[in-house]
Amino acid sequence: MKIVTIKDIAKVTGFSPSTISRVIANNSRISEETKQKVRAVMDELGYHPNLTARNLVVQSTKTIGVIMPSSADKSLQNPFFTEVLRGIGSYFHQKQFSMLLSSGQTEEEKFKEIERMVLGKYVDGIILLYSRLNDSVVDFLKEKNFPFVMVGKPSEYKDEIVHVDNDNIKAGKDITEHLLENGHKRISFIGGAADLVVTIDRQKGYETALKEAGIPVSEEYIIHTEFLKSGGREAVEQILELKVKPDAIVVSDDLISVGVISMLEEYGLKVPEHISLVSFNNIYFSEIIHPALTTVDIQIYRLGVESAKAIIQICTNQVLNEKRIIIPHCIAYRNSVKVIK
Amino acid sequence: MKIVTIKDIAKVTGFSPSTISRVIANNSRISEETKQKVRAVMDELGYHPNLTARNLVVQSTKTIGVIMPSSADKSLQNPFFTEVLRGIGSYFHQKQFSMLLSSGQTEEEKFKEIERMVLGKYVDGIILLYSRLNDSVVDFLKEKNFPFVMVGKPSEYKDEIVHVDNDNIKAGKDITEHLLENGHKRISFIGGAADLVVTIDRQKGYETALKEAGIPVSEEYIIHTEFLKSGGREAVEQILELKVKPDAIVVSDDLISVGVISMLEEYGLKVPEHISLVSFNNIYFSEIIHPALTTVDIQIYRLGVESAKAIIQICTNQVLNEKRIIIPHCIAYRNSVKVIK
DNA sequence: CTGTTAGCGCGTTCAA
DNA sequence: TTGAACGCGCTAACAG
Repeated sequence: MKIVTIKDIAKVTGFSPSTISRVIANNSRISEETKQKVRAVMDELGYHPNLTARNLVVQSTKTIGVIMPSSADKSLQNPFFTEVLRGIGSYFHQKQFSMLLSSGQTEEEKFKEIERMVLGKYVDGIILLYSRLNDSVVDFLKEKNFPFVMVGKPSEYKDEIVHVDNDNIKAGKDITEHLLENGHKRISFIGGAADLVVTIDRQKGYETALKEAGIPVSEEYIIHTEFLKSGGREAVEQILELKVKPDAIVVSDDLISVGVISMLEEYGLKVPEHISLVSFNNIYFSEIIHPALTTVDIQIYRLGVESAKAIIQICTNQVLNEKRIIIPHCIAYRNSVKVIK
Repeated sequence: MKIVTIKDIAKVTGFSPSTISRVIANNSRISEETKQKVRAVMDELGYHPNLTARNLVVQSTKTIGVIMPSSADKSLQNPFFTEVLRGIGSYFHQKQFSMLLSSGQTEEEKFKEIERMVLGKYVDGIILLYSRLNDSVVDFLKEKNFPFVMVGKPSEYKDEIVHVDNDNIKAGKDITEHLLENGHKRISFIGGAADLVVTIDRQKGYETALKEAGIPVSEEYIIHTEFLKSGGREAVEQILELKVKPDAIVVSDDLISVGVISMLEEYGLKVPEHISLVSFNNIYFSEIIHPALTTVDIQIYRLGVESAKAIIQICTNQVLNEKRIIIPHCIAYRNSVKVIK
């Protein structure tokens, strides 16, 4: 299959390559007549611009690297990611941008890969889909002064790094207060990985709500677990060993909730009859499992859209009003909370 | 930030650009001594090869377009996708390949995008993460003779299209037989989108198992639904309206199972006490929900790895022994099946 | 409105 | 073992 280039079109039409190029760009200084002619020949010969060649000369790829947690991380299974990806994709598509997905299994592999993308100028910008404590990737990007935005709150340099986030502290407070308002007094917190900023913030909100309600925050009531089944088990077992058992739990992520609920059931505790439970994210699952989860809807899709919008703005040198873009949350009230009067 | 190119290194070291290029390629005809020198200067100046420039000259990008269902499709929420992506990524990483993710919301957008990737020579190959009936994308790729592999079984041209698949007919048969062996006689089938080849195959297996057991296949017992909640509801309602209610259900996808189980519970039917249920995929969830699902483990991760391996083989002109690559399945026995003696 | 010229940064002949 | 020259396919100055 012969490759059709701009030159071929030039030859056939009798115009110069630059004219052809202008037709492609739909340059206004080209007469409609020539445009017609040129386009006809393009169709005929099946011409299509070579993106790589164009990228080389314009020094831009219109491609953004989208970085997920390293794939060894269990949290990758979280439907959260496909949902942000959907959001990002929808905006990218309309702006004709592409997403290059990271694939590293370990932190180190991921780092190498990002280095390759960035230093090799294979992407114009980066979207980080998570925020961790002491992330070398962030340091690297900052040092290189490379355009990037983060979904979630940076652990450092909050007013230098553009990020799209929920007010997770507020969200944690809101959902805990919902429990309080429904008469719950002994509220436990089960969080995911403790080095995730999002976990920290939600926990902070939980603590704030308790304090404001005059309820002391007890260390025993706060548990950290992984996304693994055994983790869910341990968390539940820890709770069951408490002298005074909680009447409600705030879980930092819907996915963990699923495990926790099923563990509780195994120990004969039903949600919400015996114990109430709320969590965060409002992934598709939280609505279809039994009981349907009362959870904070953080609008994952919008997080994706806005981060896409932000990175494209940065890459196209538009002004960005704010470093911190907050997506509002709301509570999806469902059936995992019992009303204690 | 000044861009460091091969020429800069050439200037500083006193060698010619072509020598530098050879050092990068680690060409054996360059003396170790010069290599050392050149590399030292590269480090010093912070040189990194420009991937776009390289891609242009070698006429290859070492990136593969990975195509998901259009993002309007609810099935995208299925953790299946992140899991294949993990598999693909792990192999790509080790071969230094990149993944370009599709983002189209509608079928048409997706088609346009693929056209752009392919015609614009922005990718060396394509992996299709689904298989539908009458897919124009497949026709396009076939017609252009563009390298691609499919995860799942093609609806047409089975022995022309390279694809990585499970033996879903066998899987459907196996899991149905498991039900049969446990004493179930009235077995219903709930399938996802009816134009997905995978649904069709699993149903075929279900029917085969029934026939071989001498049980007539009843149209009433076969229901198709979407991934939506309402769909799950309708499916369950249809089942409950049956004069003779089934004692077990084969569901074509774990994600649908979740909805079905929760609907059943809403109607007072517990799994497996009142009705047994089995399904397919063995996503992370199926293990942590209650009851833990007895499901066909199709090894999603491996599907990803093998499809990655295949597309890279094709793109690097290696010989591929088989068009059809089958990933073996096995049954993960858990707690959603009751034994009727 | 259109053509000429010059690169973008790199790999690869061919010659030395 | 190294260098000069060319070209990948395209855009963008500068001319006219």
